[in-house]
Amino acid sequence: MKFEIDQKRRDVIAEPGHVLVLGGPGSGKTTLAILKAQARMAKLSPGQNVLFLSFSRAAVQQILLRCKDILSSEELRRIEIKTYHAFCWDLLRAHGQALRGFPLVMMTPGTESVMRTQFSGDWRCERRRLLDEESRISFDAFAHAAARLVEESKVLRGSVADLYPFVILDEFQDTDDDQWRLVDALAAATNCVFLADPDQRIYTFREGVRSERLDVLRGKITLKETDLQTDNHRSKLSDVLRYGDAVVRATAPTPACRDVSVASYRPFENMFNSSVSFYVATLLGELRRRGISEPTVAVLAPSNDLVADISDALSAPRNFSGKAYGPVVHEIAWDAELSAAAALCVASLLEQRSDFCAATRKASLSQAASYWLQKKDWCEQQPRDGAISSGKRAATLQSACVQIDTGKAIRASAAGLLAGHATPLTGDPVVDWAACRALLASHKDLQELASQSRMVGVASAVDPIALALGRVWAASGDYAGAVRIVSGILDQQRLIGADKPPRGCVVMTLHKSKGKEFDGVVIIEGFRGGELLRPREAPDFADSRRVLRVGVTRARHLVRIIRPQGAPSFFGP
DNA sequence: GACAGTGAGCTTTTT
DNA sequence: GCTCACTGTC
Repeated sequence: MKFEIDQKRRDVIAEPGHVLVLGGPGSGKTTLAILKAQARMAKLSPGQNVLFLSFSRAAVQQILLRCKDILSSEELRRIEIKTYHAFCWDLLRAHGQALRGFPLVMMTPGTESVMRTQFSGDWRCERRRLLDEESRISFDAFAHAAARLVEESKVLRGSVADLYPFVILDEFQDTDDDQWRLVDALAAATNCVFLADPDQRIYTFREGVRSERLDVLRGKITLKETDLQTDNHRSKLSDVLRYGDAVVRATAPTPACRDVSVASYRPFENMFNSSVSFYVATLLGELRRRGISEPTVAVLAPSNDLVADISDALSAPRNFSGKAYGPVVHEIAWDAELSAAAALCVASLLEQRSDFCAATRKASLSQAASYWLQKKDWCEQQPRDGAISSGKRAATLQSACVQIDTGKAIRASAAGLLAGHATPLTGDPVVDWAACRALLASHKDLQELASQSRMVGVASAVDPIALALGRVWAASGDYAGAVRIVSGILDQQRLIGADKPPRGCVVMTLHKSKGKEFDGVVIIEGFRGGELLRPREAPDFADSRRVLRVGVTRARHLVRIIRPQGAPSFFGP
């Protein structure tokens, strides 16, 4: 594919030193970085590759698609697109062992959560001890440990630079302190392209992410800076991008945009459900009318609670001014950690059948307990309500384990169901998985496990988990080892698994939509806690506008914003 | 452990 | 308006 590029962009490609490219969505900074990489490839020696680092697997997927548009298959082999975590883990696995004599073992966030809730004392100290004495490293420490390796070893720095003389850093405004240290050390020996959009800084609440990151970069590293977001470019922006820009500027007048529309609903009389269904269904129809046969649509909301409500709204047929709409088939982007924990509980139920002994019954109880412990930790980290009741549920299940040991009857009804219910198994993993989930759904204290595990795909026989379980059944006639198998597959997917490219309708939080792209976007505002913008006088008012802009600019074509009646305008003084 | 009644407070979190 | 924490009762 051939690209029309102006002088400014040609200068970026020709620049021999480090470059910082600023620009919003649609400004073409990713494309420019890939073109620069392409030009640079000619000068690479055999064995040397371009490294492209980003934050999420979804972003990696998006960048890969873009590369496939631009690069030949020969060139595609010379560019490695990875998440920071995957890159750091590669370094740690390859060199951590050489330096400390032991291979490092990764501690998944779920494992760390359970350990943290059961450890009294300073967890930071304990984490350091686990790394130093047991070589166990948590996800959160990957960048820190990798940075230390690279900072301390000149040889390693040299060898990484030799492997990747040219590095592209995506979303640089969101790098945290540890990632910055790693990049800072590498930049001394490599040639870097930093891509950033200060208006997409929406993760400022995360530890180590700083609003002054770009200034730190400018102060430490000599680079040539280019802003693609000039006025010249702005006039060519699409309706959607123009609206997004206006949203960020608090006092902008309401822009006239054909492709962005705002509708309101009455937040009572069940109008929420029918409005959601109506606007999502009609947006899908509108996109098809524009000639997109299989449109992708994101339904975005400011909070996870609203996401759940929206999914419910879409799941049943609804009436809107006398006409029927829905149900709308959709997926939900949900918390991977808790889903994984819930899935392990389902797997333990499969396994329980293979051997009706105390050990497997207790395994089911402790898998469920470990779900609640993880949730407790998650709530405490937020901080959020729910930690106390999660902890109580975990304790109830744990005491049921003791009751099994001591031969006493299990008191709690949920625990009794988990530890001793014969679900008939057929040998078809898809059917059996569903049956075990149905068991969980039948008790109100276990329902959450059933709905969380919905997010782990065992919907068809070709899913990796279903395949692996099917093989076990074929070999032994039961699901022995199911927990270990499912857990192994989930760990793998979390680190290197490709995020599925979006298909159809996906419901998620505005934050999660970052780096993704859809034909149409429906943004839904709730009431009582689900507001899109923080109060005007709140310190994070500007942050909430950036979040809204991220959501709006995910759309290639159309945006609908659905707000409760009486919500304050996005625009004006 | 289960249930009922009361009062507070309502974001986001890439791996 | 709904869920969670807390309290008291059986």
